[in-house]
Formats: sequence, structure tokens, C-alpha cells
Amino acid sequence: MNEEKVITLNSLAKACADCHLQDVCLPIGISRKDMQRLDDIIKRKRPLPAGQALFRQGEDFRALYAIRSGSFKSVVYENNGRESINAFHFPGEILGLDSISERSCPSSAISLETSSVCELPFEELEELAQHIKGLQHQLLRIMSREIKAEDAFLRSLTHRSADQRLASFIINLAERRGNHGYSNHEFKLAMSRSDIANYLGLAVETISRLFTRFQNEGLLEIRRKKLKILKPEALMVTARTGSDSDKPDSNLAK
Amino acid sequence: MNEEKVITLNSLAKACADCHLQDVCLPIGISRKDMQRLDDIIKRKRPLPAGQALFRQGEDFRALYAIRSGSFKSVVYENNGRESINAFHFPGEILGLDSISERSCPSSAISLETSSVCELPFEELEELAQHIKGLQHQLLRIMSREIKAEDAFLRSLTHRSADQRLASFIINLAERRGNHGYSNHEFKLAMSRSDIANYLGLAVETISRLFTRFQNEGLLEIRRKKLKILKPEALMVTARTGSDSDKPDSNLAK
DNA sequence: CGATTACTTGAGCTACATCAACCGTGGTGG
DNA sequence: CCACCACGGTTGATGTAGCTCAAGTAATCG
Repeated sequence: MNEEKVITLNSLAKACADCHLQDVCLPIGISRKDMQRLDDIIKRKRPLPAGQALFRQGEDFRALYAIRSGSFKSVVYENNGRESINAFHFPGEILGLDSISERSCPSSAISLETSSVCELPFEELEELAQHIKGLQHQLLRIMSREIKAEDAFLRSLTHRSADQRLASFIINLAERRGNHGYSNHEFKLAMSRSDIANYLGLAVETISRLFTRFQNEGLLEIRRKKLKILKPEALMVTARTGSDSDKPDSNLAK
Repeated sequence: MNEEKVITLNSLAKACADCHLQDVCLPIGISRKDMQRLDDIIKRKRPLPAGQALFRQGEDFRALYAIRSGSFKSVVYENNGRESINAFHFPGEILGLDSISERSCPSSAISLETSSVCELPFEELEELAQHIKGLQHQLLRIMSREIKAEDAFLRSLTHRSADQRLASFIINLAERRGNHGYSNHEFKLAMSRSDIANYLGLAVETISRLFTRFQNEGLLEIRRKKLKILKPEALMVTARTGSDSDKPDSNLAK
């Protein structure tokens, strides 16, 4: 039914050298020989069904995970009982970077659909990085990118109205998808409306209303989970300035 | 007039080995000998007056900076002309971690008061990390901690009401301050109200009103920039549940 | 010492949350 | 194969937190 399954099966036993994600994943700029060494410590796990935890908040931190196919949400269960969705993760991205500083995982990773990952035992990875200059560099680079990307996105949220948030979110998804050679204007939303609402800090009803509004305005087409972006530019304008584009943005401007 | 100046003068020429921040800064868990090597690449810069840029958005990335005294804000000038405050930084923290993945700095660092830093030229640092196992580990740890801390904080913002945001912010400041052996219940707010408003995604007026409300409620005392926390527990309750503590938190609960 | 800038306070308005009802879809069992 | 239920999603009505606009006061600076 879906392309993910095919990819999963195809690449299950494959090495980094053959992986179609290698140019966004860890082994960028690493020699053939070193890649082999990296390969040796990587454990390729079998596909995880939807709704399963790859790791849970509070567990001991042992490994990073590179996503090969599917998608995940990181969930934090807060002290007040709420659960808060920290991030969504897609193929080529690394899960667990926020666990390194602690002994235990600060969040759970839950699959949103059937997904497969490469497990990177951290101790071995760190040991290896000590000997492969490119790997150390790449680890630092990815972590930095992670800081920057999430930060920028979350940051933009607190400053933005609901329509700006949702528009930014959609564009963000499309871009991340585009990075990996998939269509960046038509794709499936793996997460539920309430996941989106939680992530964006809005009510489910607001998400729903906005989707229908965006659709009425001809910005996109959405039916259930299938999303097609019709006017990317207009969507980006909405992300930047909100629906009301003639308003000069009084607050926060310098 | 203020203690910062004294510290600055005291430690201007001092090595990591003598620095009172060494147990939160980079050289944790590094041998005496290795610390010397780290020391050799560090450039100690002279104090920066308030309101100056340590580095500017768009500049080439060359170095990380460890803050010895004072404080900074990271500012991003967005494409729509707004300026958005990403973070505040205090002694013992590292500036520039978000620049590593790019060639240029994604944000500017502006001093909020007279501040001094240690410059860590990145190429040399990375080279050194290749040879000092503890240093590599420490770099990764700090970056991970950074991801987690900022993320958790920003995340909490989008889900929280104005009073929760401000209360969390104050607690956050107090904790970071407490980490370094200073009083954690009485300190100076280095940043302006509008900086706070910008950072928290609120209007200046709201910040002002909340400060007076918190004061009326006896949670704290604030006069201009001088802040004294009177009821830390009550403040934490506000941070978690908002002013209205008998409300059962309907949304987002699972 | 006037002028500029930072902060406070008040009044009204709006965007979004909340509450509630309803609808479509997919799953299950008869 | 249909009837039913459960659940995710949509839509409508209403309340309110916090933004905006406006004006006043206190601190800072030349």
C-alpha cells in the first residue's frame, strides 16, 4: 500500500554504503574504509509497527537511532500529567541526541507508522569518533544542526499566531521531506490532528478549522491524512505574516 | 558597584585550572595536563561593555565562547524584519554551539552588561578533542545538554499561559544562577522588560502587569531590575499550574 | 535640567480555547 | 454484508486571556 514498506524491505540488510540516506545521515564525508568500521557497530533492527515505543522516557540511554523509514514523535510526560510532543522525526534524522548529557532518556520515541531504524550504540560510537576525525566532526555538526533547527522552529512558534504556526509546520514538513528526494508538495501526514495541535500548542479544533480555511483559500488540499500543497508561496506568506497580510506587524518589530 | 566587575578583573589572566567556573564549563573531568593544552588555545578577551555584539548574525563562524562574567542575549533578525530573542546566556555557558553546523553564525550575541568571555577557536578545539577523550565527551555532553535545556524550556512556553511563562522564566534564571554558587533568590535582571517579553512571546505590558501581580500576591519583590523571590514554592506552583490552581487542566491531558 | 527611553496602568477588542454537538470512517460482531 | 460502536475529525456558539492602543510616570542620559 505504501512506499515505506518497500523501502524497509529493500534496505533492511544493507550497509551505510548503499543507503539512500547516507548523504544526510551520519556517514557524510567519511572514507569508504571508515564507513565500514561504522557499519560494523550499527545494528539494523527490524521494522517497528505504528504506535510502538523505540525507547521510553526514563530508560537508560544506550544508543542513538538513525531513522531509515517511517516517522516518530518524541513525547515528554510532564510532572503535571500532561504529555507534550517535543518533536517529529523523519528518515535521515537521528533520535536520542538529547539523551547524551544524561544517563537516562528525557523523552519517549513513539512510531507514528511502521518504521525502521539503525541502532548506534553510543559508547562504541564515541570510541570510534575518537579515531575517525570525520565522524567526530559529523557528530558535532548534526548536534549543532539539531540545536539550531528545533530552536528556530520552536522559537518561531511562541511569536506566531495560529495560522502562522500551522503554515510554518506544513512548510517545515514539506522541506524535510524534500531533502530526501520525495515530493515536497504532496504527502501523507503521519500524525493525528491532536498530535499536531499538541506540538504547535493549539487546540485540535483550531487545527481543524485552519485546515478547512487553508483549503477554502486554495492554499492546499487535505483529505484525511493526504495533504497536497497547491500554493507554496502563498503558504509561506501566511507563515510569515499571518492571514492578514496588510497589517504592518506592530509588536516586536524594531 | 557590582560583583561582576571584581570577578572579571580577578580572573582576566587566569587559567582554566583556577577558574571558579571550571566545574560547569568545558574542562570537567579533564586531567591537569590536558587542561593545560586546552588552556593554550583559549584566548581570554578583555571585558565587553553592555550592548556590544560579541559576534553578529551572518559572520563567519570561528570560535565558541565560554562566558566568564556578565550575560548575553542571542538575537535573530528574521526575514520579516522582526528581531527575536532566542536565548539568554550566563557565566559557565557556551556561546556559539548553534553555529557549528554552518559556516556562519545564525544569531548575534549581544552583551546585556559588562561581560567577559574565553574564546575557543573551533578548529583548534576540534583538533584537540581528537586527542583528548574527555574533551570530546564533554563537548558532546554540553551540546546535548543545550539541546535538551533550551528545547524543554521553549517547548514548555508554547503550552503555557502568560503567568506560567513568566514564573518559569524567573525560576529558570534563579536555577541557572544557583548553579554557580550565587544567591538564587535575589538577583539583578540584566535584561529589559521588552527583552523578556520578546523571549517569552508576550507583550511588554503583560510582563509589567504580571510582575506587579506577582508582587501583590507576595510571590516576589521587584524594583526596577532588582528581583527578590519571596515564595519559591508558590512561584513553582504558578509555573506549573498557572494562577488558577483549582482548574483541572482539561486540554492536552491524556 | 530637559529630553529621551523604560516601565506601568487602564480600557477595549480579538484570536483562540473551551464546551458541545455532530459527522465520517474503519473496525467488529452478528 | 450490514448494523453498530468507537474514535478521529469537523463545525458552531460562547467566554476570556492577553494584545493593542493610549496615556501617564519614573529612571537615565546628554
